[in-house]
Amino acid sequence: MHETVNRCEEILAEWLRQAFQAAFGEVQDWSGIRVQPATDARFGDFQCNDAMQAAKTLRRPPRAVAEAVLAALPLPPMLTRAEIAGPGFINLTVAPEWLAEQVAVLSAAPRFGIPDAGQGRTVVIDYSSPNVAKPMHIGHIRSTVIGNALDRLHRALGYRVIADNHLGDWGTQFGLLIQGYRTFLTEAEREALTIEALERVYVQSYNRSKEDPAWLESCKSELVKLQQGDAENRAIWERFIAISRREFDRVYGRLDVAFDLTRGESYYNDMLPETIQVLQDKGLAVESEGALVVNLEDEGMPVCIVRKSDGGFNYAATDIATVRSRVAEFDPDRIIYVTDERQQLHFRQFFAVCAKLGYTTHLEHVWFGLMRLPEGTFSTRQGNVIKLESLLDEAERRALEIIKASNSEMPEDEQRELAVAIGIGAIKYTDLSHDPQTMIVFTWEKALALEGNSGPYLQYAYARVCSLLDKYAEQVPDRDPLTNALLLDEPVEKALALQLMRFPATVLRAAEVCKPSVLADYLFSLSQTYSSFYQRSPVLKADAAVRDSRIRLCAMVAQVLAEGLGLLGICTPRRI
RNA sequence: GCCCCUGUAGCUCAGUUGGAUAGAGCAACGGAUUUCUAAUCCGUGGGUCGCAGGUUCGAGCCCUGCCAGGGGCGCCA
Repeated sequence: MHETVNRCEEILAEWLRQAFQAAFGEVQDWSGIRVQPATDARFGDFQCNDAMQAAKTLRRPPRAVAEAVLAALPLPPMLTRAEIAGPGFINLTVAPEWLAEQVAVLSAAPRFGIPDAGQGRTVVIDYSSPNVAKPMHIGHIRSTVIGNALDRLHRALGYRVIADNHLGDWGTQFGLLIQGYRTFLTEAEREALTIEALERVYVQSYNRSKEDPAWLESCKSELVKLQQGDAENRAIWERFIAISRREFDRVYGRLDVAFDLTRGESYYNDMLPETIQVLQDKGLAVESEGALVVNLEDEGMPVCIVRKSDGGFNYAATDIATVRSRVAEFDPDRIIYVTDERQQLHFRQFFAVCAKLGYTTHLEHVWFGLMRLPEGTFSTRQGNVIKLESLLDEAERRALEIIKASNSEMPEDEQRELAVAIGIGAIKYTDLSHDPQTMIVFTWEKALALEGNSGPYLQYAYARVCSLLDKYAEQVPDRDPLTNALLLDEPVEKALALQLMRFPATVLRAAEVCKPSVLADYLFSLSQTYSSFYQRSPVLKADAAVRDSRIRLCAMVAQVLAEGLGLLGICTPRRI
């Protein structure tokens, strides 16, 4: 166990294990005894529920077990109280001085005690993955923002992360696009090619293909030419990709998202025949209705088609080839895919195929609920898609409006910079604060919330801490608040310290379960406690000893908020 | 028909893997500003945790059945 994770709980549990041992040592070993934060501050700071569990095997009343345990050893100095409540809860109240020591350990540790859980092991995170020749819309925000947070979380935990943007740059749509590009665009439009033009071309070409079989045939033949390496089609295709990537990069820049690799599906194209060959050699892939399939009856799933009856490869083939390639090149411990919920079956199927191939890499599909509009799903045809960039624009615009109103003396360029930090932060936070697996109904109002449980609430809390720290630095120059003595006399102060203690375990858990929302919830709760503390406990106006102690607490809150929001990819301006 | 997910306050959601009187935000109402940033804080009202059984000291959480919504189910990704 890392010494910074659940530090208090571990120390207290160790003491309780000894107490159980002293009371009932002969019966069984007590290494499973656990301590957790109290569910309610009225009960104390920590609690242990295991006496009730033990009562079963000991065949004694739960309260009697708890009493015997507490009677077995004297109360250690770290505790001010240990008492039994209800059916047999053991409630523990810790000494403020002891708690202060413990939180000081985290504060002094790098990144406030985030453990080195990865120890250099590799994890590939496959996220965002937009399709070439289509603008990114609000449906892409979840994969991008959630994936990026998982990226940052794993890096902080000591993993070697390879963030890979698996672009949709290969597939049947390119026949439609190439033929449409030649037919529906003027020369001028082809010169100054935009992604909007490409999207229009695609819709036009797609619609025509449904009514005009000859058109469909010509598109198919362009696709075949592309796949056979025809120079002209290849050049057009590369142009589509270049234009799309320029577009994507602009969005990623605004979102502060960076990838280690951007390998489209096409990257794996040459590996497909060999991949299929391996499946056949191992006797996993068999002919069925002209296609090549892997039977997954034992796994309770329908067959996985790896080669179409026309001889072409599909996405399952690409995905399997991608795993082979990644395993060979990076030897990852874990590969995480972040996509929407509709692909669950596909991932379960191809994970099963990988297992049959003998891959031990832990494959994980992090799926998220589809984003939809209150009036229903959005679609290109209905023309109700919201472009990702318009969402970002609107977020920044609304943030700027509020800044201008409440912070009119701030220089214009600083206002704009702040509007970006707050606007983008608000969008990221609304997404990250929800469990990925919930369906989100998109409304401007919710996505851009600026009060309550929102990104700006956290940023505001941080800015207020910073303001205090700056003023303290003027009052007491040349003193690092983190070296001050920590008192924790007030209940709020103790609550704040207890909450700070939970940061490392929260980060670890958020990464383990691939839910950034775990961290977001924690940070909101911490900010709430801090805001409450801020309101009722004057810092700079207090007596010197109290002032110094409180500012140290503030400094630690600042450490955690900056660190935690950073892990979510949310900016922390020092001034708002 | 089969598989996966969801169902908690008027709305949007948490609920630390089975613990104590189920919590936040928004909305509503009532307060706090000679104040370290009011994008804040304090308080009030608001609940048959979809329904019915079961498991046990104890269930929002686990098991079974049903109801409702979403998604998926052989050559799209």
